[in-house]
Amino acid sequence: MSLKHGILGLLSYGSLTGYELMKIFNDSLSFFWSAQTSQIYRELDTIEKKGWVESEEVIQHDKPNKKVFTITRDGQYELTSWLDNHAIEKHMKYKDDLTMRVFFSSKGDQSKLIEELKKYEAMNQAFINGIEVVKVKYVDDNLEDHPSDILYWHMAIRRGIRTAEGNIRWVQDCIELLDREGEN
Amino acid sequence: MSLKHGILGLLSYGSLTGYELMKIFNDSLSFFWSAQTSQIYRELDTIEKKGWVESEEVIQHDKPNKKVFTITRDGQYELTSWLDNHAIEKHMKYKDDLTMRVFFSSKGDQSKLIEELKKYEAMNQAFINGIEVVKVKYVDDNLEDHPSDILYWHMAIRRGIRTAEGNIRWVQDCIELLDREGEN
DNA sequence: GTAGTATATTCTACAAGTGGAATATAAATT
DNA sequence: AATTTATATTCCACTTGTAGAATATACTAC
Repeated sequence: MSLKHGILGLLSYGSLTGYELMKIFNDSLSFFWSAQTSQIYRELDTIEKKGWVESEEVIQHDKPNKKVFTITRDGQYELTSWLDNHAIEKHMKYKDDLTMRVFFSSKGDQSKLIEELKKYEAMNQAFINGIEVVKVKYVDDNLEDHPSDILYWHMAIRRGIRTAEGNIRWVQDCIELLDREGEN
Repeated sequence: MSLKHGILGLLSYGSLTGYELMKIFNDSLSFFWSAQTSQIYRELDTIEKKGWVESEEVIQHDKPNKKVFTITRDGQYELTSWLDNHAIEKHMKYKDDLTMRVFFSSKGDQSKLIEELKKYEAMNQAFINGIEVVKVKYVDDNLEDHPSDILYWHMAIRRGIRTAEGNIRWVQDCIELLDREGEN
């Protein structure tokens, strides 16, 4: 149910087209969510039928025409009730196919696993470095315009960093375990 | 594509019924995967059609009859090729609706968020404590029977711990950020 | 005896997401 | 003039997962 509410969240700052929403998700918010173009348009369709958003066609002359979506009062209500009645328990039954892969790795090639783990570590490090760019883009650029949002944007970015740090520490644990195994 | 390969992974240790697979996922492996009963049976059906497993009906007199699934040579090949050609890049585009929720939290109730974050912290701590039970059950009980698996089971459990630690540190970061905000 | 529990499988409806192709307009580049 | 790029939307086939009900057998506990 999250993409719907992500769309509502973005529209709560102002009206947007499907194309703009797609850009924001895939360019800027991809550190916690991304979506296929087709799915964004599909969800817009669904939430318009639910009455959470309204659309208006805008004729353009320099570009193809577009359909601008605006959040309704019902949509605003839905967004806040999603935010406030979000059962945290749901986040505990998590799925992770990297753990799955590792769990069954005795059936696979150990050297390939090690290679992938090291790549994973590097990618998580790159993510931490890269998220500073997001931080600047979202937080520092909007200090005046969005004073009440900055705090939460910081928290979101922080989560990305702590998760990546955890991933890196885990890879280091794995390398250590593998080395200790190699000694025997 | 992970449940299919999780099933193959379990069947690589020995033949099992859908019911037994369901039990293992939801009782023991739930720290990285769980599934509805209906989905396990559906996936078994799918992979049987693919030729990765074979089934045999077993008549029982003390219990209802059952269908025992056995991994085939094709299934074994599929499992190892899944393990060895697992593009780690896929794990970087992750989705996290808790981050989504936090990102848009200026539209919600801050006190409810704080409450949920503290519950989340406690649940992650409980997870870390609880996973020691899993460790004993899987690792220590199987030291002789599965010497080559122990290492990977350790790594899987370690990932759960590092992730949970990251979550806890993140909550602490959030509380700190919220406190600092409250001072102004 | 009957209610509950464990075992065992099947079914249906739905929601959410992937992946990619198709279509279209208009500006910019070569 | 032709191609590429950016903008903008739609469609289709498919996979994965959620949620819960329905069905059935047989042992156990009251």
